[in-house]
Amino acid sequence: MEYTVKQLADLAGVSTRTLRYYDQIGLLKPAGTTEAGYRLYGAVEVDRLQQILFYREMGMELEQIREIVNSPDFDLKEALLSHRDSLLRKRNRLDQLLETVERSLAGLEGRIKMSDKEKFEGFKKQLIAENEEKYGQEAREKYGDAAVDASNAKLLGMSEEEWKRFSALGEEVIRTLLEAMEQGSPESELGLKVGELHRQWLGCTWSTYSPEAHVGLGEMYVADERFTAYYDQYRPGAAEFLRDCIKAYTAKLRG
Amino acid sequence: MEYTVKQLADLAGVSTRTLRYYDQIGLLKPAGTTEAGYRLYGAVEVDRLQQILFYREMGMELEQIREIVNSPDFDLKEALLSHRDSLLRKRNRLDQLLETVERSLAGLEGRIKMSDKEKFEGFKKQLIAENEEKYGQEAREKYGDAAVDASNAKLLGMSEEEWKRFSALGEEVIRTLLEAMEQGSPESELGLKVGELHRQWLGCTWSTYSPEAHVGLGEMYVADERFTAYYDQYRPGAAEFLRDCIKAYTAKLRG
DNA sequence: ATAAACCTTGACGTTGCGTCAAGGTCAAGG
DNA sequence: CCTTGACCTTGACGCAACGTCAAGGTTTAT
Repeated sequence: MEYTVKQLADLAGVSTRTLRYYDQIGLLKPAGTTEAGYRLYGAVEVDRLQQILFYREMGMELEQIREIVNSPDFDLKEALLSHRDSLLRKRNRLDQLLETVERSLAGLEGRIKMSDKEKFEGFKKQLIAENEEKYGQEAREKYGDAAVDASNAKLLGMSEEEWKRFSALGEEVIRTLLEAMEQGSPESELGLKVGELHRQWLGCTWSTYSPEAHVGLGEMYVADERFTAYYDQYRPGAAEFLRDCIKAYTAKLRG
Repeated sequence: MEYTVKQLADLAGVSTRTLRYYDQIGLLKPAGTTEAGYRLYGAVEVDRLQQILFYREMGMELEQIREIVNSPDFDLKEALLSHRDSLLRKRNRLDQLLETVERSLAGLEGRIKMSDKEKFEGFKKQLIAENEEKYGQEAREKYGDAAVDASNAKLLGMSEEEWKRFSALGEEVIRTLLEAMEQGSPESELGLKVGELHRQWLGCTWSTYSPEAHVGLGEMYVADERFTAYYDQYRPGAAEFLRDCIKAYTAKLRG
């Protein structure tokens, strides 16, 4: 049961270059060679290659694969856990990149569609659909169908002017929030302004306002990781700070 | 407003090497140089660098970034969309890898739990639960409740010793199967051994054995894609080969 | 004047191979 | 016996985006 490079390569579904490379880096050496220097692989090497490819399929680096297959009592579990961590980190990074892309894409869409009546309408509908998909279930449970529908209706009913105001307010909330975080506490002048701006922003889509609902939303910013992630992307702790601003603001409102 | 490499690098938060590299590949050339050959960057270059870094933050390749920043009327939207696609594909791939890792981790956990009495019991129950979920319905239809329950009971009643024998036999079936596939036909010496091993393995959980039921199970390995996928992961065609081994073995049994 | 800080170009290393290039080996066919 | 074609060898470059010396020139501060 001996194989030449090509035979083993075909058997395992890799290229001969790969096998020569594995030989070169000492990951998989042939059992021996012919007089002419041809590599010859045996059953042991076939098994070892299977193992190697198994770990390679999980995206592991060859260096680590070597450590695993070289020592049979290697702590495989820890290696797998650490590898999973590395994969998770990579995916998180990709998620971040995706969000950045989405946002600039949205900005682009926004600017383009703003100047285009029809597409502008479609955009609003899309936003609502996305909102529904993300938060619809929970929001409806928490605030009731009527409130959610009213919010959607208000969004749909927005004119381009109102839409601009809505977006501008949203951006101003963020800007002021960041400024307030740098300069002081949620109870400061700026902190209260954040709360006020946020209320105005809400006013664009909420049909009725109540301090209680406002505070509840603030709590959700901290409790729900999707919201937290959204605000914290601007600065860690931003969601929490915003919640505190809202608390301070509503406390003042109620005297 | 002129900057040397280091000044611009510090300003933008990149390394001087990066700037020299961008110069080298023609992505960002300095406005001019001093007599001594020092690079000098102006306001235009600062802006351009900002742009470059913006797209770089989304994980774009420099080549594509160049295309974008070089022509102001470049179809940015399409570029972003295509980039988003590429990111999504990468993330999907990561998800796949993660699933593979999770699965082998789960397998590992399984083996570890073997050495722990309590968890060992839990594991058996879990296995039964999984079996029930996957095949329970069909198995009960085909073989009757009594047979299935008996099999489950036998599994639950296994001692650690018996369990080890069960697993070891299972592995041996696979090993022998792969060997047989390499060397010959299901009717060969090895092929028959596969059938025999498989019967022994079945004996661990089946209360009674009949060649007919054995063959029926073999057919199911080919007909049911879940079984097929399980065996074919070791090598394409393994499920079919196993079925043929079983056929050959039972044929011999019956004379 | 001299050291510290900064600049230059050049070149190698990183990961996992793909892809020539130049040349040796082996089995089959004319 | 010679050729052809398939296979084998080692060696080396290329890929992406820089990090990291190395060897040497320039500027600035002391």
